Amino acid sequence: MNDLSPTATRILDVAQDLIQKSGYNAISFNHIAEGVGIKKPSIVHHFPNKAALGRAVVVRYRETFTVALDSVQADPTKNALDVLALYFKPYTDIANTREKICLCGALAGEFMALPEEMKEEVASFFKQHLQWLRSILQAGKDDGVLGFCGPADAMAKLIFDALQGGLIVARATDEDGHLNGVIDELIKNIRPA
Amino acid sequence: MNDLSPTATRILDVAQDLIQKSGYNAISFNHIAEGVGIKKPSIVHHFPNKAALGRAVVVRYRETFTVALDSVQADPTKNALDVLALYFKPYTDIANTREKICLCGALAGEFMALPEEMKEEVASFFKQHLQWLRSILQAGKDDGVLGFCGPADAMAKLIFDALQGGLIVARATDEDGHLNGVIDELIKNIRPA
DNA sequence: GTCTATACAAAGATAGAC
DNA sequence: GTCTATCTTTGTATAGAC
Repeated sequence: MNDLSPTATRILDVAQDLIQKSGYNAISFNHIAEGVGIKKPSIVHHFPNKAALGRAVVVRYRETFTVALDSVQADPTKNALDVLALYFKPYTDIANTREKICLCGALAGEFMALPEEMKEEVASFFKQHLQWLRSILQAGKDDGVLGFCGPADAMAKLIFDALQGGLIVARATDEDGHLNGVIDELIKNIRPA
Repeated sequence: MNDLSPTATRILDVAQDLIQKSGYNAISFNHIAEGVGIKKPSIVHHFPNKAALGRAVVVRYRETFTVALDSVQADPTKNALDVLALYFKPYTDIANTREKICLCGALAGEFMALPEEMKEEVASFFKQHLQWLRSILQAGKDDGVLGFCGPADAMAKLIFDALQGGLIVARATDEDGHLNGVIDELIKNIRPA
């Protein structure tokens, strides 16, 4: 899945950066080309149209997380709280940029104006993360490391939605430490009583 | 603040509906004009440009909530849990449309691509709701109706971000009852132990 | 207050030279 | 693989008639 030319990779890099900042509909081939340092038609040589490029960005983003989630989950030396701390890290990294949010959070904000092939990828990203969180939470509850109330599924939704919403609200309000406050509060609510 | 002509009001109605579905950058005067049943240049007669129209939509949205929040908070017959239940109602209503999210949630997703005057209004909306929630939560904790852990400010952020994120994730995944599950989980975590 | 007509820029996309 | 040139559509905005 990594059979991408160096230029194609840089196009995806720039496109992802711009989408995380401004969304999909606000950006154009020209903006991306300028960031890469090439001209508009050169992009079409690597990706046939804007929707295909947009989809490729999400596919790569999703795969990066898939690998990371799997490897973290498979580590037997880490308990559920350790695993969750690792999961939160990319979110705080994004929040620290002050200009970006989650790629899929940005796209989901303009969901009804996305090409069909992008909608599917964004939805898959969300479902994948929700399922992964549910699995981690359930395991943590089973062995007593976690002690939240209610089913793991509901807490997974609360955590994931709070992270996505947290990034969006934090960027707009530009309040220092907003997301960290949310994460701390989440951790307080999943610890055993 | 309600000195708007009937046509101007309908323009705001249609524009708000479209933004909640598709965002600000995905829509145009043509889309709005079509929804209202007038021609493109007629919109400019009511709002000088797109940014002014966008700002007017957010200002009106914000004012509607301001009135509602104040009246709910001022009702002495309702305790903090009742007040929060009323606060959640508009969110579940939006989720039930299956196509919309919070107006300001949609705009915040493309925040860096918004005109400056819209950024300010969106930020104010978020800060206003966060402050209101903090106030309600603190009052509920003080008189024992609520029993969450940590400061009211952190729980206010968690609740608000989860609602905003919940709308976004619910629409993209199209899962029935997603937001209700999040709200139930929130309520479980703010009740006294 | 709404319209037709138009100006002007930017968008996505294609053709073909190098 | 990248470019210039071009096509077509759509976007915001303006001018001026009704």
